[in-house]
Amino acid sequence: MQDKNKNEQKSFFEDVFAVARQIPYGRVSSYGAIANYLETVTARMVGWAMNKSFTADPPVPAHRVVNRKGELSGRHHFSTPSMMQELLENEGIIIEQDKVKDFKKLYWNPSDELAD
DNA sequence: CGTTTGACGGTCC
DNA sequence: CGGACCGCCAAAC
Repeated sequence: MQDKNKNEQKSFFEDVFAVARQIPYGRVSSYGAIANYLETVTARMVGWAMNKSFTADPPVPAHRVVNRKGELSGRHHFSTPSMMQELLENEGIIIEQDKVKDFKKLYWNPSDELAD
């Protein structure tokens, strides 16, 4: 009974959130990777969906999601543009020039980790 | 209902 | 290496 009509649309948003929440601690992923994994959404949809991630419940670690270059492209959407970097550094991720250091090593590909 | 806009990605040059 | 362009597709206007 508590669920009420929380389902709303149950669209690709939930899929994106679900994958994003599966990103392990100290790791980062990219919008395209998630989109590629779902194959039902495009990278733009992922990024756009992240906008709603702040209202999603449970919250989504959007700070762990960066673009394919490892750049903190979405830092401006956080409370503060520096918050995203601090969050990542808080997880042991080094940020250099608004980019993830060793991004290639920290890159978490759902299609590779969640591949059956 | 047509146009614009994206937290993107890949290709082209 | 970087700027330009197209494609995705849904929401906002």
